[in-house]
Amino acid sequence: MDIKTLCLGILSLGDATGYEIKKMVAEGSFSFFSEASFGSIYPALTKLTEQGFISCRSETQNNRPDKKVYSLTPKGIKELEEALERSPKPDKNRSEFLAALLFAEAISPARIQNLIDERVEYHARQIKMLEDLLSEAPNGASRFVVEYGLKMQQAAATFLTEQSHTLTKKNNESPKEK
Amino acid sequence: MDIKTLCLGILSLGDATGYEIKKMVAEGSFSFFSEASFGSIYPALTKLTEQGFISCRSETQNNRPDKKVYSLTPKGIKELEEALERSPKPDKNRSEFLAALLFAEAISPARIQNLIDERVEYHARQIKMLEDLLSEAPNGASRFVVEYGLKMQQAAATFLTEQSHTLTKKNNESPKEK
DNA sequence: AATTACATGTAATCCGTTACATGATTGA
DNA sequence: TCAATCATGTAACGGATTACATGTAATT
Repeated sequence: MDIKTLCLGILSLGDATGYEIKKMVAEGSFSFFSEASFGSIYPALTKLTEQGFISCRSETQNNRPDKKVYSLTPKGIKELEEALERSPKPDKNRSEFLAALLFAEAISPARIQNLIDERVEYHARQIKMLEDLLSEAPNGASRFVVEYGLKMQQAAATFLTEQSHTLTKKNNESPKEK
Repeated sequence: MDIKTLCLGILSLGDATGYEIKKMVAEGSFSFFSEASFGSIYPALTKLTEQGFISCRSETQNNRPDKKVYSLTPKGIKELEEALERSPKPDKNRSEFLAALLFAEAISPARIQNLIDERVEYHARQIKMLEDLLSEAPNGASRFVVEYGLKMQQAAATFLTEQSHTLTKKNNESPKEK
């Protein structure tokens, strides 16, 4: 899914400005599986407007740039529906943390434990954020997705907490060199 | 973690060619949290060689391009250790599937169920692949990472199987318009 | 007969981030 | 007073993919 479809989808949840879209992607229910910067969102909105998929109304503000509120057009709704008919591409999960663990033999056990502890805390923060989102957005789809995210974060935290010892204990019990 | 560090890490697990590194990243224990193409791997190996972090010996083959086997140098080992001291950047998880679910109101219930069914099958394939990896690579770090991946895939599949009905049932029980 | 696996490498291209440009308001 | 929030937009830059280029051998 390219950034344009993402914008269409977000606008299907309600009218929004570029700034608000950025916020949703950076902090909201989207934050754990997508990302986008102003440098990609604003041009995308411009192009979508040119293509007639969204419309734009300006709201004048005192001492601020005009707020540009975008809405899906019927053409845009159709475009979104067509995009959602196509099979989603497989996930892209990039994790420096997991990569680092794989190279554990090049790291001291203390550093490994440190890495895992930081990671467990990171999951705790994510869980807190998702729980907050859950209480705010209690309707169907977003609730489902947030609960999905919660399960994932909890599963990761549980695994790391329960299994970290298998990595930090000296794994010299496999005398396999030749 | 940039691609160069990834190569250093992979070479810390044993000597390899560019072709083999690509295979590990595309099919092996790395496949569910990293990705890289020939177009990025080969230039990275060239640069790492120039920088003295890895060395290269050519193995002549009959009717094939010379196989270039790379090995970490002491300097490269140090470089890798330093890189692993730095905190890993937060994960990047991109999921078109989850994005599509969030826009569920623009999709028919049948299509949603179809999407979820395909996804559950996808997880089943991933689980099978990881289980195969588990039996092949029974040593410390990679075992840990593969088991981590298994837990994640299983948690996702379980959630989707158990909870899909909350998405596909008509969610008209929230009469919230205005 | 055709596709996949083996094996390396470069160039064009895409996509997106980061940094820049501008500037008021609010909270710490 | 300094940072963060609100608000939009462009240009430079970076990183990686895709396609191209080449060719054999094994498998289906």
